[in-house]
Amino acid sequence: MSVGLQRLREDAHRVRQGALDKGEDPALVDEALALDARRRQQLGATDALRAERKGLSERIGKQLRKGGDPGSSEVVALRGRSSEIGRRIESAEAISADIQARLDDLLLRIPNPADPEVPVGGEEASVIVRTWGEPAAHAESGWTRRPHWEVADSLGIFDLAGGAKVAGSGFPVYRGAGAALQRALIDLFIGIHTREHGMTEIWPPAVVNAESARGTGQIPDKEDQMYVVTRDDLYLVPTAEVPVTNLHRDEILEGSRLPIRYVAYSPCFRREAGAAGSKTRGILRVHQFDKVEMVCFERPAESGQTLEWLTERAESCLQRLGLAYRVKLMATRDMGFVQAKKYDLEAWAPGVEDWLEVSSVSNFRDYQARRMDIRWRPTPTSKAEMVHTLNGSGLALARTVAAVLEVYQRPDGSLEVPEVLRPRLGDTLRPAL
RNA sequence: GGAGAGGUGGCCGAGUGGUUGAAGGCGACGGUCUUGAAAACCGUAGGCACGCAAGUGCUCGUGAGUUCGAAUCUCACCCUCUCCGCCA
Repeated sequence: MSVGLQRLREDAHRVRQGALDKGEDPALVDEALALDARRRQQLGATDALRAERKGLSERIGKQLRKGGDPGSSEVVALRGRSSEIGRRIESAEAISADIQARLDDLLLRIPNPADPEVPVGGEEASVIVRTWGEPAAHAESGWTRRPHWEVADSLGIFDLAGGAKVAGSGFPVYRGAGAALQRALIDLFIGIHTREHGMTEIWPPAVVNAESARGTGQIPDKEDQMYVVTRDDLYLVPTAEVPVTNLHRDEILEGSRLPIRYVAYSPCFRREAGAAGSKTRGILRVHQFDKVEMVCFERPAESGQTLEWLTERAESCLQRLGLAYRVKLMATRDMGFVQAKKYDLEAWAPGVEDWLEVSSVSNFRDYQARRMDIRWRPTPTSKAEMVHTLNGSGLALARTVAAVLEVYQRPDGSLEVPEVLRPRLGDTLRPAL
């Protein structure tokens, strides 16, 4: 991703402040500006040389077409001068390429400035903007809610040991009603988004090539978080965002096509290198999980309100399941390098007594689009400009399942199936014998 | 995986070394005509970079190379199509 050179020139102050707010180095902005000035100067010099050579070549062409002798002293002289300029062009180009490479590298290290209404600060500065539903109590009269892995155990719907055997730790296996629950949730969410929210369903590949991984910024920023198929130079997708957003890479979209709103299911693969810790129990942090992702391409003027809309679409999934949740507006240092504004949705899990992040909804403004060169044309004759991209989970399954199990468990070890899922799963899941 | 064909502007499609950034058609946009629309006719028009501008450069799948000069020649890679093999 990168902030645009144009914005850098016109609004350097805010980009600098944006870097500062995100805890990044604001000096990079000035370095980039200086390098950009050199680049432009160098470009002018190179272009002049090329123009000169072009003129000479044209003169040679004219001579020869007139029937001139290729060996005549005039032609030979012209050739000599042209060759000489050619050598100067080569060295000028080498300098340009070097400057360009350094500038590109710098640009990648300047973060997307946060929107003005985003609180400045770290985790402590993030604010809960609303909560929905009543967080279920851990202990009620006569019984205490168990963590989801224990609920799953008594229901016989996870086979974590089986997953560890066939793939490795962190690759869960769902069996019986557990498998059916996965399938039901995926279908429920996609149905909500397509039928009620008018999104177009995409069923993407589970691997992407290096260009796509670069497009959404997995390379080079998060390369060690991805599983790589080195033999074929492919990457297992960490989220459907990667293949779906890249669908329009290097395209100019007609204004009449916007907004484009996709919903896509995909398995998600993450190495989670170095993430072992307290919140990794059960299926809270795994190497493979399932997620329904929403991806939008918007007119810049509308992306602000689309972020709110997308967040509400994700919320509707939680509401449908009857899960209590809260919406957190992430502060500048809590939201990441590339987002302009981001909400996290956290569902209450009474067994582990914690809020679980089940969705993350972000507005990238034009930051991602610039990297992928996705533009739009407001009218058929106007100049193309960058689109705004947004995405949000709606929802990530593993943690949603954990919340469902902990909220809907009964003292007798059975599970009350949430009402929306009853047509697919029946009323109750009973403990395995 | 093997053999063959091919990748040119929004689309189709000419173009095999020298004003070709690229004929022609369709589509698009502006206009004439019309009550309105269609048709017809006239006109405009790719993208990117640098520049106040005039303009200059780059761009014919991608990257290297040959040449004074490459859409046109050479090499590698990618993709598409057809046939064969294999296969859920």
